[in-house]
Amino acid sequence: MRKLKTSRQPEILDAALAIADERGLEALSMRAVAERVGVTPMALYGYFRNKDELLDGLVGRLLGELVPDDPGQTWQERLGAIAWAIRRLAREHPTVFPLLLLRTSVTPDGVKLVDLAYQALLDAGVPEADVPRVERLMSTFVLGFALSEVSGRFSHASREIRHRRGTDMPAHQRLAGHLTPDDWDAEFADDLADLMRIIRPV
Amino acid sequence: MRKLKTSRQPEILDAALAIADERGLEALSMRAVAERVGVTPMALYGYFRNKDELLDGLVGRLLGELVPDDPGQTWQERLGAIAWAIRRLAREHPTVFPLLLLRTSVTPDGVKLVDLAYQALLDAGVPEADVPRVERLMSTFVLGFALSEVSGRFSHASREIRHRRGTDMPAHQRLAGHLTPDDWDAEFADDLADLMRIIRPV
DNA sequence: ACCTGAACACCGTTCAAGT
DNA sequence: ACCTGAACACCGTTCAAGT
Repeated sequence: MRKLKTSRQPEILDAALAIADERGLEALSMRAVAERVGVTPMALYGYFRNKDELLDGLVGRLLGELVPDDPGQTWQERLGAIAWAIRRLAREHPTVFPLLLLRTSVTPDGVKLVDLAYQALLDAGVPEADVPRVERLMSTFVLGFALSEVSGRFSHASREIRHRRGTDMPAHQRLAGHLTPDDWDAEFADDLADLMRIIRPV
Repeated sequence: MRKLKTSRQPEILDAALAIADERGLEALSMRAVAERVGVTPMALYGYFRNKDELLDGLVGRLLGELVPDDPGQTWQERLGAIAWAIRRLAREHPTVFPLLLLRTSVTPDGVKLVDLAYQALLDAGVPEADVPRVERLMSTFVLGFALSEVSGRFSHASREIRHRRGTDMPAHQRLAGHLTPDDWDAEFADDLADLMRIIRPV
């Protein structure tokens, strides 16, 4: 297990992120990154053991863009800040964002974020034994929502359904007037409000 | 846009699913599927326009394994049945499961599932205007939870954290005794119970 | 310490052809 | 109607070598 150089790691990750943002995750090849950095593909292997580790590095880079931590705010405001920051990240880097849920990389900034969430839940009065579970509940929803949005799971579905009404979907028919939201900001806010009521019933 | 043959589509999708289950999503290549079906790679292109469409077909196949619909149950039981069925699917096909969140394919069985969820929410007394949003909230959480579980986001994180205690994660330190769950069945059940209280406060 | 070149074993897909 | 063979433009990665 050789030792890795670190000197140009940030530069390489920047190049990788730029490629993914501009041309999609599929275009993110070792060869493309190398070309952008101005180096031979093999030179990258001095900085990352393989492509998987480069992707882990990318996840770390993304999480570094978050981390608000504005103490002096209420616990609701702090939890909300994390949630909206994650969603913003998804919209800024839609093609890389799925890696946050797919790859299991534990980065310092990620841990820091979880710690802030723990603290907010403690301040909210959630019993210590429940805090980690509730944090996972919240983060799972937030990550899932952001992913659904950028992957098109939400919008694509509701668009598609309008075409094939009828047949055997009685509930869809009854809800015909309510199937077209398209204000995801408002929906996300409503969802967060509902979830806050799990944490502490108002 | 040529017309596709359908005759051997199910056979091809079975082969694809078997490969992914046995050797992972990365091993799922057109060439591997072709070999398993006993045919040249190019023969597949008579049944699916490209690999993406084959993956969409796979998503449809997975959703076909679900669809409980046991009327005569309470709305809680019906919603729970869907949630647990999705989670079971994730554990049976861990490497393909992420496609459900990543790919935006709208299949008949998927729509059917959503319709059942809508009906349960209506029966629960959720106002018509809120039903689609609450369904998205629930499905987002359930898919996200199942994905986090099979991708290792949950277990990996909690395992990792035990090593690097100390430093600057005060909340982690305070929660030291509660950071090791590992009974995900129980956690999923607790989460669903909390979410049901969003739908209808008891 | 850092990088290169050539090579290996793979990919998805097109095109023209065969029965 | 269904399938094949050869080819193209890609991949990630190893190995030996060069400064």
